[in-house]
Amino acid sequence: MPSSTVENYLKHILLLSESAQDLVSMGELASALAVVPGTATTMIKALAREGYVAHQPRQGVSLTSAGRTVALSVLRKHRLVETFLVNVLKMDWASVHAEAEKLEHAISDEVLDRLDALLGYPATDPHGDPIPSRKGKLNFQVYASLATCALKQPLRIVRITEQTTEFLQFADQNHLLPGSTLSVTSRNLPAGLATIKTTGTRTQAMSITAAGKILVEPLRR
Amino acid sequence: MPSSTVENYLKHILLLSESAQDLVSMGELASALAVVPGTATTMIKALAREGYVAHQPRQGVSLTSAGRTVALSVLRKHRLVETFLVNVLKMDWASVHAEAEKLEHAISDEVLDRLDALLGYPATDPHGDPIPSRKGKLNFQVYASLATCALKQPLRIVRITEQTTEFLQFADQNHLLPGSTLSVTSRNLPAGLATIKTTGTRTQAMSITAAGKILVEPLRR
DNA sequence: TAAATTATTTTGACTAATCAAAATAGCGTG
DNA sequence: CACGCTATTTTGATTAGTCAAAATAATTTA
Ligand SMILES: [Mn+2]
Ligand SMILES: [Mn+2]
Ligand SMILES: [Mn+2]
Ligand SMILES: [Mn+2]
Repeated sequence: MPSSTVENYLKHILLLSESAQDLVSMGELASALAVVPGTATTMIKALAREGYVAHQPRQGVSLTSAGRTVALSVLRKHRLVETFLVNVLKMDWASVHAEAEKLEHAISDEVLDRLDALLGYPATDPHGDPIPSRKGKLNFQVYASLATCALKQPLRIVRITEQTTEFLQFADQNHLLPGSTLSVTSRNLPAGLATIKTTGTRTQAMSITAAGKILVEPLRR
Repeated sequence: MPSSTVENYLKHILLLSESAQDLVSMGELASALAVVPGTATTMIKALAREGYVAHQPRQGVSLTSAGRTVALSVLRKHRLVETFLVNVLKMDWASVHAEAEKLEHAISDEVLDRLDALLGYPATDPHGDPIPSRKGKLNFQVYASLATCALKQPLRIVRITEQTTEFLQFADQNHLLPGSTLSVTSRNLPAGLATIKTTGTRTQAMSITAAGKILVEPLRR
């Protein structure tokens, strides 16, 4: 059985390879895991020997199917645990990430299945992140963000892509949660600003960078 | 923060010093933790240096108050987690011990408090083991067992002192759960046998050793 | 009380995971 | 096409936790 260190490496490779074009660099990986690059190199060579990853020296690393299976299972645990903490224990959605980071390594498949049932088999976690299925299928969908969508269109927030407590608290305080409806009234690229209007007629500004972390879909109906 | 290894050492010292007369021997401790005695000695010397235990070389080890605080907190987590797994997730009471053994090291105080509230602040876990309070008070009560109580008296089971899956399954199948009522009809010490009668008029035999693991109180009312 | 048995401690070695700092490989720029 | 910058890899050390086996202390037995 992989140690929780190994599980963390594999999970972060999976997460980073969603954004990166498949090969994850040692630099990215090391900084995601808060270790020095040399440590990541050493570890990746060990993981390659054990068949979890393929290492292209000096290029980057990618998951094998064995590695992907482990990574998806850990990610599923992470996101179901977050959902449990928010939906059942009513915890602050900004703080559950850190909790799930530990619990994801301690929960058995048996417990997880029962949690899943208790929660009603949710498709996404409280941040809108998709929850991999028990069979390891990850519903990967491309959404526009508040930085890229059309202006003055009614939108619904579907996902917040950023785990830091600070950003999630900001989003919470401004009613920018998955499910909330709003529209982008204007954008000023040179200034790096976007102006949005939530349904309660409140208007506010935020940086384009921040706007890019909030994913939306056009409001149907 | 103590590692989960340290937490396990401290928790097991606490549990063993309930039965043993305060000083826990390296042999007992090592076998409880499934390590060789030399490992326990080495570890205990380190824990003594860090102020968690007092080590009387060649005699045994006991907890300092710092060590006892940690041990009680871990034990509280263990027992509340077991209660959650049985009461909320409806898991088999015989299997939850192994799950809790891992989760006890991954759960934060914040999550624990919310679990406690969700469960209605239980005083004991599914096996009847007392749950230490948030302030670290452990309700230590001395009960008679089926091996020591008076014969032909109506009794209520209050606790099963044995964590192994096999014993718990045996107890479950024979309706010997905390709360069940029964009486001991006879005892044959030379043969090492006790005969008990559960309220459903079922009569059965068990060894005195097994009977000693089932704690009871006289039935009032 | 001397010898034998048993428990504990010590010693030496190993694995997993990490860091600091030196070496190296790939760039891109001049 | 050489030089310099940057990312990566290598090297050498460290820490936590463990085991096997030898050494030692304590206790029991004769
Ligand atoms: Mn983690
Ligand atoms: Mn999430
Ligand atoms: Mn444990
Ligand atoms: Mn228990």
